[in-house]
Amino acid sequence: MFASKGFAGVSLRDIASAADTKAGSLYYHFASKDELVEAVLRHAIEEMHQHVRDAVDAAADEGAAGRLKAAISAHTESVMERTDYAKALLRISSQIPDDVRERHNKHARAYGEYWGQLFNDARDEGAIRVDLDLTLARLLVLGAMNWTVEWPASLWSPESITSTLNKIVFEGIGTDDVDEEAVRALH
Amino acid sequence: MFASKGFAGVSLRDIASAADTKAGSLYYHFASKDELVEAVLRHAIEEMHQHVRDAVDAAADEGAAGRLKAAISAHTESVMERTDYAKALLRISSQIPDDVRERHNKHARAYGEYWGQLFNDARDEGAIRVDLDLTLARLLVLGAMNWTVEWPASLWSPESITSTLNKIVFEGIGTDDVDEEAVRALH
DNA sequence: GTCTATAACTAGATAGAC
DNA sequence: GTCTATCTAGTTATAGAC
Repeated sequence: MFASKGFAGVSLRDIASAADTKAGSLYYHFASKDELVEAVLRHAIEEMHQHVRDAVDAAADEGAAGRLKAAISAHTESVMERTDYAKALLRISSQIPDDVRERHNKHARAYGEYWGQLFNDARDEGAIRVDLDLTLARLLVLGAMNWTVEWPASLWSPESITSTLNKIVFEGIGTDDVDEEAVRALH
Repeated sequence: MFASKGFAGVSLRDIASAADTKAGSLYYHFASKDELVEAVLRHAIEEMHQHVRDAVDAAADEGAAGRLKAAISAHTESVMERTDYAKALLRISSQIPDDVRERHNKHARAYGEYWGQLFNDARDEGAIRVDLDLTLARLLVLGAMNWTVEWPASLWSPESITSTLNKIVFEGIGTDDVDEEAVRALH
């Protein structure tokens, strides 16, 4: 509900009703709407982080570039279909009260640093070109994935999306002129 | 205000106050909050479209790939620093009332089709590899740009961002193994 | 733990003076 | 065109019964 109507656009009555209870009852579990949304965002980031970490661990023996690709697939899955928590996180984290957002950002930083490590490892392995600002590259790639939350009901499977994204991220959309010349030269 | 607090999070009193007027006075100009936000979104999309079109026209003689790069730079500028309208558009267009969003989407489709044309032209020119779903590629690239609206006050200049993004989009972040083998083979 | 009732306030919108 | 005043309905949050 937060994802589709925004933080202020959802009332505690709406939430209570969806949970088959009454607004007053929510106050037994949460002291305020702010605390409720904070719990939602915290759950979202932990769930995403865990899903990505699992995918990365499963690709442990594929090298740093392989692990990064696995992370990209897992994060995209989280955003697109795994859970409404991820969608809410991405859509409302910029429009919640300042103090909630500050606490959330603190909590979310660990996830960002985890991604930083994935990119660093891949570069140290020699899989990423060295003429890029790696932080900027990371933010842009994460942005491409995060924005899928704004897509209408998707026409594509998560697999086709992640495979296309991984191709673009690692190889680009361009026809590699140098490569084609080299290939021609070889024949 | 819509960008930072969401559609429902901003009251007409807030808006009126920022415009040095009173809430009641807004009703002389707009019949409802819905109509007001619809005007904001319409202005935003037209402004963006115009800015990108200007940049593309200025790059008219650079080939389709050059025009696409110019569009990427211009769109990113629009999102990051040109105007609050663009930020509002990107942040709230998914959380406005259904009928407003439907009318807005209709209006926004022209901009999406303009981007489709840019990508098609670049591929027809031979600048984009043919093994990609071009619509998907377009949405992912636009997503990377759009998500910059969620970045905190940027540590990077728009120029460094667009240059990095254009590099990633066209060439990828990967070290091109095939290329290096080919180059070695040539020597 | 959940309920009803309600307090205290704010929302969008309207009416009518100027 | 803008103002003040106000209506109606909805908001978060609390109090107290069960």
